[in-house]
Amino acid sequence: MATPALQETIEEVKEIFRSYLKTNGHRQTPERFMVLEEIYKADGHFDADDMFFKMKDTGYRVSRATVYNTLDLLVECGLVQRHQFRQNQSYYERAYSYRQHDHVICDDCGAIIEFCDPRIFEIQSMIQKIHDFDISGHSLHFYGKCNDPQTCTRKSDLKRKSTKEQE
Amino acid sequence: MATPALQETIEEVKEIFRSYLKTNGHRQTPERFMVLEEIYKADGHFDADDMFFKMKDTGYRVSRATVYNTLDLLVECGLVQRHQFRQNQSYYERAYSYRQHDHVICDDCGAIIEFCDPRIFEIQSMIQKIHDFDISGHSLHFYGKCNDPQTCTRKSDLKRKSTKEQE
DNA sequence: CTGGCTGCAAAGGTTTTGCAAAACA
DNA sequence: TGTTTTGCAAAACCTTTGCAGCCAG
Repeated sequence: MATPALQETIEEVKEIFRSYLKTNGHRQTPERFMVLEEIYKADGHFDADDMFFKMKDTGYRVSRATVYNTLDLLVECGLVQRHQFRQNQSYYERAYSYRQHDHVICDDCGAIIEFCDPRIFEIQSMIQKIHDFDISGHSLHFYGKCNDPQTCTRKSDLKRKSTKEQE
Repeated sequence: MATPALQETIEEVKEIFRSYLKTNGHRQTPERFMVLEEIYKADGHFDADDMFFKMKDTGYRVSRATVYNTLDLLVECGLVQRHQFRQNQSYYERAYSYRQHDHVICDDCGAIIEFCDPRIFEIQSMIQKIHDFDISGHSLHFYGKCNDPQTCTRKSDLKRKSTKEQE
């Protein structure tokens, strides 16, 4: 698993975001920086609703609309990556100062393992040549069963998170 | 691009589906076989709504619920593959007697190119060994810009298909 | 100031569900 | 005949949008 970002990393990404916003004529609102900070303070994968509730917990409440808006901006400027692990829901993770990687997903418990293999890039450059295609990114997932008895008993991880509203 | 399946292929997949339904205690309804036939008569990628309207066109009308139900069964028995090319929508394609392949997707016009590279399977078996994970499948997409002036001018391909209801 | 941004709630698009009627086994 | 499955419509789910008010520049 990834380790949480250091304070200096947080300052770096804020600077990058600041610069991105300025260059593209977007405003630097406190909400946007709070979301960015929250993403880089923690670690791992999250969805928009996770972020909505995380923000709620900080006491600095933002609306879902702002969460979505900010995540879009962060994806656009490359500080956050968007993934489609399962159907019909986007997952996100921080992307700065964190190695490029892909994911192995357990169909039973939803556990996510990260890996990196340089052969992907070999394939990418081959495709690029053969098909005259400018490739800007990729997504590679392997699906299956993790044989981890500890993790894979908590199948509840895959359930709907409707309990989140309860707080 | 793929070529439409032959009549004999259609008979084969029907037989496979029949057997799957029987084995798993599902009923063999005409709706299910009509959907399967429609999938194998044509070629390429489609979403649930495409299939709903295709069925409508055949005169043998089925409900959306049945389309979704049948697609789930077909994915489960391996005759159809489900993809997440873009956010919030599943795409499908037939999977029998059709080579294993992955996809390159144009962000501008939505064009999809298929490719196959054996290195994916090398990566897969490596992951399998390292992480003690039983991998049952994968999904690999490359995203970028196709440099095809003919295709890439029809950007309308990516628009919402709200016009479909008009017929 | 003033146009972009926010929060809220309502709408949007895709998928799932509930229920009575139909139909497979 | 007894359950699945169907069709229909309503609900659920995630995401986007509309709008009045707010605030960064």
